[in-house]
Amino acid sequence: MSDGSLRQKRSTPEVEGGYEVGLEWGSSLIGEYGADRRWRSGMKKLLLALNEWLERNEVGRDCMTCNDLDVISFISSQWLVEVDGRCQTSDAEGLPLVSPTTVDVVINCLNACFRLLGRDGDGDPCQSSRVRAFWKAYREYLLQRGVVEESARPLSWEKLMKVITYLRKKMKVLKGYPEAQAYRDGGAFLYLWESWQRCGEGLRLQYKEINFERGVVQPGYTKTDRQGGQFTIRLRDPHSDEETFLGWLPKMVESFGRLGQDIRKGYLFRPMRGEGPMSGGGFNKRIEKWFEEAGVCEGESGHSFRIGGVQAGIEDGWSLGEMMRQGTWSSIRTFMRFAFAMNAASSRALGGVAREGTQAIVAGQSPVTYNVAGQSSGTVRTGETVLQPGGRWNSCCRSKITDRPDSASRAKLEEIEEDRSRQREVLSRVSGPKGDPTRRRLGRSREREGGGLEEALSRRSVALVSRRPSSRSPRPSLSPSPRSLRNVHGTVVSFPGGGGGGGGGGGGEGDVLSRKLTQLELNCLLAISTLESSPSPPASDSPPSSPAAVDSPTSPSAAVNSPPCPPAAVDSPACPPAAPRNSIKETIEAYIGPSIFKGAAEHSADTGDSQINGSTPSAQKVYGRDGQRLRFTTMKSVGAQASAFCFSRA
DNA sequence: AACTTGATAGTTCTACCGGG
DNA sequence: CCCGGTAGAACTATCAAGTT
Repeated sequence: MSDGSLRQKRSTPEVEGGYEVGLEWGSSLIGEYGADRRWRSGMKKLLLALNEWLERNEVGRDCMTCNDLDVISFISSQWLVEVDGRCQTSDAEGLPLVSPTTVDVVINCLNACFRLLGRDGDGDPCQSSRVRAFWKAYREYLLQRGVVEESARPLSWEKLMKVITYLRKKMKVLKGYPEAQAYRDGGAFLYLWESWQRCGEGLRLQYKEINFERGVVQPGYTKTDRQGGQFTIRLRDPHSDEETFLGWLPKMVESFGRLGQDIRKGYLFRPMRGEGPMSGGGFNKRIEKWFEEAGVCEGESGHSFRIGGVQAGIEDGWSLGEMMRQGTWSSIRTFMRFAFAMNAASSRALGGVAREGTQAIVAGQSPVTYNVAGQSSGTVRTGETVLQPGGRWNSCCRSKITDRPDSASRAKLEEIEEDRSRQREVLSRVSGPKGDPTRRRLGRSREREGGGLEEALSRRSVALVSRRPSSRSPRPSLSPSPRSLRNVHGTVVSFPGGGGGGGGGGGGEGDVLSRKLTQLELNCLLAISTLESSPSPPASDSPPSSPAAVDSPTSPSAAVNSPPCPPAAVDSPACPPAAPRNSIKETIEAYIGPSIFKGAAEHSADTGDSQINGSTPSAQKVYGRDGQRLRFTTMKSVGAQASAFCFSRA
């Protein structure tokens, strides 16, 4: 805090010099910190690929003059084909497809390229409604081909207890590092289950963040609270008869202490080598190891704990505010989407039925409109939960591309899968899970995905019904189930039914958020009570799909049979006048320098790598706020030069 | 005001690789 | 062979702007 009387001149002025210096510094700043810092090798390669494609097809335009139809044609006939072999998504027949998200990313990437080239606003072909329409059409096209969104597999308390019991048994014979690892893994399992934290955030837990007296954790950083301190995560009472994280922790500290490591300093869940927190990838492997050894592995991942925890919370009648606080959600909309399947894609997959109506049909209940604290309103089913925490776009029978049979029919595939599934089941029962982890993983994904769209939809609804019968109303948070004792940590936050005001949360939480959440709870309860008083629709046991959706994966619709590429694109009359070929490359080279293009072309040819956002060999390693290593793909010089180019053009 | 769409920073998951 | 790190692909969450 300065007293203001002695304002010294700073020793490091940002800019000192003439116009050129100012321009250079400004452009380098944009290159490094600006929104366009994504100008990286991927973008560069994409732009070059577009330019090269335009040239090869003798379109008569380049990336400075091309139009939206050129872009659509390029994506359809060049880019989609090129990335096809690497994509992880496949359709109902097992054929590889590029996910809608990836197409979205490439359009946005081209968009950024055009901006950097000075083609802002109307001059940017990617801003065209035709390009946006193309993306939407592509998404629909994939849905028609049986590509649906895949969610992470939710974990159940029972399964977690099987693993923890197994770990307890195992630790009696383990010594040294393996013992500490087992304690660490079990501790992480219990913590993630109780805290509902995102995997990456939960694994960064530090001992000092735990308030043992109050039985809470105050994370210093979450995705939705970058400053920290806004959320208070409750942990279960260690005096409970059941396994709890706080009950587990002392032994975990002891086991690391025997190895000479004090985990009360730094990260609790740390790899055996290195100082940082355990990585998500590493943790997933630990999950696979222990869950398989315990004989309960069904493809769980780090995200499964969060989903399973929330599911249990919903079942146990947690209030909306409690759940949002615990899961560190700051947006009601996002939480609703997560917890109540407010997912546009899933409703579209049902075949054009209006979203709200569709969701109601799936749940077998009438839709209810919620209105929360002045925020956007939406339509949600209550009394039923379908967890849909986003997920990957995938077919119902995704498989490794190299393993895909070329002409096997869908029925045959399903038959084979069924056999394999049976074999796996028998094998894991008799001899325990052995064999190649990749194959096992593949097997699990196949098990997960099963048949077609219809099956996926029915699976979703079956799972939902099995968790909570549609007739069952949500448990009021004032009367938690006995089971809730292991999920609701400490006191259930109750709030006065009609009294408004007060209620809620810990005193340490932000006032604004607290008020917001209390208001949310009130409004949500109101909505729920409205639903409970309204009669259930007769369609409660109707199948969760429309005829269109059932037939879509194999139906010979136009979308399925015709590639999403407008053949007339290249010669469209809407095209602007042709520019002299190669001029753009020369122009760019004049500003940015030929070396960039040279490098990009070589790299592209060598590796065939076309990633847009990924890091490059030039990626720099820097350390983030809590010492964790972040990956910054700055491409500093390129960004600066590109910006300089834009500035120069202006 | 309610709702939709676009942009983008950040996260998760998987394949692959190298060290012990 | 196990463990953990890295890179890349895909996905999530959020905000702001635009549309109804």
